[in-house]
Parts: sequence; structure tokens; C-alpha cells
Amino acid sequence: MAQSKKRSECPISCSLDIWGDKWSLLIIRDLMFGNKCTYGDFLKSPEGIATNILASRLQILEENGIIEKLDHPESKAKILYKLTQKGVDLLPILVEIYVWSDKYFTIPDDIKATIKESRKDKEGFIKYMSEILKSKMA
Amino acid sequence: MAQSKKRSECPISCSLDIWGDKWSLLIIRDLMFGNKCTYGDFLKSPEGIATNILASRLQILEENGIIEKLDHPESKAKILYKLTQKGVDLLPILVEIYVWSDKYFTIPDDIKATIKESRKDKEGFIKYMSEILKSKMA
DNA sequence: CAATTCACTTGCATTTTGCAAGTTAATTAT
DNA sequence: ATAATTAACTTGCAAAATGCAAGTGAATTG
Repeated sequence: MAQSKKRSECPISCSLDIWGDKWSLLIIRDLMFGNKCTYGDFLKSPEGIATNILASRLQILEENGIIEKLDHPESKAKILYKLTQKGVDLLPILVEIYVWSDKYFTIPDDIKATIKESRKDKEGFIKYMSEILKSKMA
Repeated sequence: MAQSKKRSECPISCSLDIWGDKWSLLIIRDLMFGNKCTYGDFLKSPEGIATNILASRLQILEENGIIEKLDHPESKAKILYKLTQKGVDLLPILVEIYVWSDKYFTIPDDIKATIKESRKDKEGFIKYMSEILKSKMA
């Protein structure tokens, strides 16, 4: 089920082999900014990912070391998904996607404010967010 | 054939609706860094995109204002594809993908050198590359 | 003016996606 | 204690997207 084989040695291509689809970065977005960390959380996102697709993406992301599965502190029935450092390091990419979107799309106001924030001091924002995400990392 | 409808108002989601697949960013990479600008050029890239997929992606990218089609100065049989400003503005995203890849993949040496370059002065590199790309813009 | 190049298009098999309906273990409600 | 609910998946199947090979037609080259 893993990402079968890479198409070339190109870093862009290798990256897309892992998370270059319509869903993976949304899961990562949810983990980064959405305060979501369970299977059920991801299902609730407005895009409406199908359950089987979610399971398959989570597996690929885990196999590639972007996320990991942990026991949920509240319940044995739940699984806690979290970003690894490799996953957290995708943050600058997501930030640049936000910045690009901000230039070319109409963006919901709350997100727009955060983007504006991040643009003022991109490095600072990324460091700040990374710290928050790391602190969530058990 | 256009990107039918957006899944949510989220900028990440809207962005992925346009170029969130395994091929679009490779075409954009070729236009940015590969000195490629024709249909035949894109076909020659090592990943081996199928002709019908290439046609479909080019159409979607054009419909979304990322690229445009121009008469090729050398021949009426050729079409010149180029990035619009909206396309050029994807550069920071590509750069961050390179930077991430550099940390987690083994990267071909020539690309590695350019990434190292870009990391030294990210803003400068992006400005410099943008100028080059703009100058290619007829 | 015949062969080649260029940018596609078409047909079809394979793969992936999307949807609905399970399944199983853990938890909560009675 | 047990019944209903929740959580994280899995399964089956239809629909859509992808990949491959073989065209097509206009422009260009030999």
C-alpha cells in the first residue's frame, strides 16, 4: 500500500510521491492548525474525506515518517495522530501556500488575519508555530 | 474539464483543487527550473507523464491562470507555454519543497548546490529567480 | 512532395476514488 | 451486567482518473 516507487530523483517529484494528492496536505493542515488529532477529527473537516481514503492516506503518511500513531491519553478506543519532526518541517510549505492563496483567492477573514501575521515575520512565525507543534509532540 | 468545484473555502484546499496532484507541480518545475516551454519538452521529463494527462493538466493550469499559451517565435507548429505572474508566484512554495527535501531525501548534487544557494538568502534567491522568469515572459 | 515533427485526441485496460454499509474493540448509559 | 454508542477502520462496488498505445491533422524539413 506504500508509495510504490519513485518516478525520478527529483526532490519535487519525490515529495509529490508521498503527499502530492488532494488529501494528504489537508490532514497535515488539520494537525498543524486545526487542533485535530484523531481519525474522527479528520473526518469532520469540511472537505469530507471518505473513510477508506483517510485510512489509506494516514497509512502512507505514517510509512513515510510524516505522522505517527500514539495511544490517546483519554481513551484506549482512540488513537492520537501527531506530526513527527519531518511532518512539522512541512510547515514552511503550508505557509507559502497560504501566502500564495492570499494573493489570488478570497480567503476567510480569520485565516487572512493569521496569514497577515505570518507574513510580517515569516521565520518568527514558523519558529513559533513549530514550538507549539513540538510541545504537542508527547 | 476544469476543476469542477471547490471542496471548501480553505486556501490549502482551494490550492490543491488546482495543482494538488502528482503532475502539475512537475510541469511548473519544468517551466521554472528546467528551461522547458513546449509540450514536447514536458514529455521528455524523466517522470514520463502520459500525453493525455499532460494535455489535461496544461488545460487546467491555463484555465486557472497559472500558465498561458503563446505563439512560439521559432515555428507555427510549436506552442510556447509560460508561467503567468500567478504561476511565478508559486516559486516560494517550490523552494520550500526543495528545502524540505534537502533535509529528508538524498538529493542529486547539482540540485543540492542550488538549494544551498537559495537557503543562504531565500528572499534574494526568490527575487532573482522571479526576475529571470519574468524576463522569459514575453 | 514525402517524411518528420508537433501538439494533441481517442480507445481501452488498470488503478484510484468515492460512497454506503459493515466490523470490532472500547466506552458510556441503563 | 448488558445494551447502545463511539471510534477506528474494512469491505464491496460504482464512478472517475490514470496510463498506455495508437491515431490525427497541421506545420515544417529533407
